[in-house]
Formats: sequence, C-alpha cells, structure tokens
Amino acid sequence: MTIGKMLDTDPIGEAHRLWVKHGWSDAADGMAAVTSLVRAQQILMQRIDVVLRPLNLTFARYEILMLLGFSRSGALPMTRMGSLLQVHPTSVTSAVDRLEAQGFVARLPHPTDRRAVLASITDEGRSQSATATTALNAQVFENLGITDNQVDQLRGVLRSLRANAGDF
Amino acid sequence: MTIGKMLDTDPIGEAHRLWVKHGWSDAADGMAAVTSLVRAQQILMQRIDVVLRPLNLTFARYEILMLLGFSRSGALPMTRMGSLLQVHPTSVTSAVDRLEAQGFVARLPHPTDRRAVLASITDEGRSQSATATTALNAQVFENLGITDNQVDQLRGVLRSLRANAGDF
DNA sequence: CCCACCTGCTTGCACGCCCTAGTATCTGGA
DNA sequence: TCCAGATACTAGGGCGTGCAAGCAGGTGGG
Repeated sequence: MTIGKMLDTDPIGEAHRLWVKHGWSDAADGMAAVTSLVRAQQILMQRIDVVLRPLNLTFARYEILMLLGFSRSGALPMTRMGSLLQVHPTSVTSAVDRLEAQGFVARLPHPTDRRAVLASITDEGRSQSATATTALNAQVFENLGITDNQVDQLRGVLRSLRANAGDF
Repeated sequence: MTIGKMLDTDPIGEAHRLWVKHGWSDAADGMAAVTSLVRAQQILMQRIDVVLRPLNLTFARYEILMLLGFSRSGALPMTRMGSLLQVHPTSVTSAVDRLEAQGFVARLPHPTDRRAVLASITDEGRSQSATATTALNAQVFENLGITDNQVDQLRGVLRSLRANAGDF
C-alpha cells in the first residue's frame, strides 16, 4: 500500500456522505453496509481464487467437492446439492460438467428414480479437495485480516441477516 | 418461511461443526465468516436485482450511473471509473457498451488524450438512476433485516477488512 | 528527433450465475 | 388404468468478471 493510497478517503465513506447530502439519510447506513459487503466479498473471493487456481478449481466447484466428500456415500443427487448450496440447478449442472471433465466427479444413475442423476466424488476429487482445503485454511481462513472478535461479530450479524431472510 | 425451514439447522453452522471435527479448528471461524459473507452477498444482491430488473439495470450498471451523476461534469474517463469502482477495465467496457445501447450513457472523446474515452451520463440516464435510487432506498437499503446496531457493527468490521486489504 | 516503453481501451475466451424453455420421468386422483 | 401436474435434469442465452492479446496513442531518454 502506497502512502498515497493510505491517505485516500474511503470511497464507501464518500458515497455515504453523498447519500446524506442528498437527503437519503434513512438509507445511507444500509447503502454503505451493502456496498461494503459486496466489496469485502470481492476481496475474499479474489484471495480464494488465487489459492484455488493452481489446483484448477473455483470456489463453486470446491464447494461441491466438499459437500460430496462430507456425505456418507460420497454421492448426492444434483437437486439436493443445489438446495444445500443455495445455487440454481443449472449452475450445478455446469459445475458438475467441468468437475466430470476433470475426473473429480462421476455422474451415476439414481438407483430408483430414473430422472435423477447422482454426482459421485472420485478418489482424485477427494485428494484434490483435501489439498485445496489445506491451502485455503492456511492462506485464507486462518487469517482474514480482522481480529477474532471481529470475525465473531461478522458471523453473528450475518447469521441474523440470513435467518431473517428465511435462509434456514 | 415454513415451519420446516425454521427448524432446519444452519448449513454454515453445520460446515463449522465439520471443520472442527476434522481438526481444522483454527480455520473454522474464518471459514464460517467467509461462507456467511458470500451467502449474505447473494441474498442482498438478489433483492437488489429484483428492484433493478424492471428498470433494465444491473447493480454494476447502476453504480456507473451514480458515479457519473455525482461527478461534476457528468463524465469520467473509463479508467478512472474502473479504479473508483474497483472493477476490471474489461468490465467497465462491457457495462458502458450496454448503457450506451440503452441510451443512458454516451461515449465522448477525451479533450486532450486521444487514447482515452469519456463516458457521459445522458438526461435519460440521470432520470433512470434517480428512479432506481428511490426504489433501492425504500425497498432494500432502509431495511436490511438486521438492527441498526448490527448495521453499524457490519460497517465497522468490513471497513477494517477493506482497510487491511489495502483498499483505501 | 526517434524509438522503446508505457497507457487506455477493446476484443476474444473462459467461467459462473440465473432465466427460460424443453425432454424425460414420476405420482396421485378420477 | 390413465392422464394432468409435479419433478429432475439439460440446452441455450444474457449478463458480469477476469485474463491475455492487440492496437492506437502518449512520453521520455539518448
């Protein structure tokens, strides 16, 4: 970080100031919170991508591998993964397409429902996701750049937000 | 929210439990915080998209219109917008392409640097962004589904995170 | 003056997300 | 039994993001 950058004002603080100036005081705090959240997500996702890129994974595909790895049989119906990960069914299809092409996942027919498809993690998939987890834990999750206390605050607030949005 | 959903356990809490169980306790809190943040961003962005879709805008394009509207002359070089909004130059190009096609923005030659291009907001762009702001303030920013105190906590924590990431 | 280098922007490609169909399959009530 | 409606997945397209490459235009040291 350069000295110039250090002295720069926070762009989000600036936006907040403009919101108040235009008479939108009731919305200014919320606007700043949302904008901060969007930006923080970008920053963290960028860090995650840097770690995962050498492993030929994205966060979406990593999540799928972990979900399958944690499941009892190592296989789940596509729809079930979509609802657990809160992503659109078509996103699951495309992610599994790529994971399958990489050899990390295999598509299996559902034993009783011929409409359904099971995604099943392969040994290579397990190995790759283990490597990814070790790297992510060490390089991202163990140090987010805020204090432990702040991490707890963040989790608490976001848990409320998710709960009030009907997420669980 | 259904009763069934209310009784469901938090998937992120479940992931946290699994992280600890696998001996990754040092990373569990950070993992939960990051995952919560990603999910919260999805929820809020979804709300924003619902408001902006009838106006034929996305959040990225809305941000550009607001930035231009707040600037003195209503026009800024593409590169400057990219650095202010923290997005890739390519993203600015494609967003401005669409805004131009919609008539909300016009491309003008830079007065002194023939390499540079100015994006300039049109009257229609100003009108549309004003409508969008009113709607977003009322339907999203004024009530995020958490307490005012929690909004403040969120802003504070994320400000630290951004600052420590060298964002400003 | 000139040429190597830097900048500003655009294009092509890959990937992710979501939406809208469309197909195949299951299920429950008449 | 049979069919209307629900469900599972896939195909195609729009939009956003980022990387790499290319082109036009500025800029500074020799």
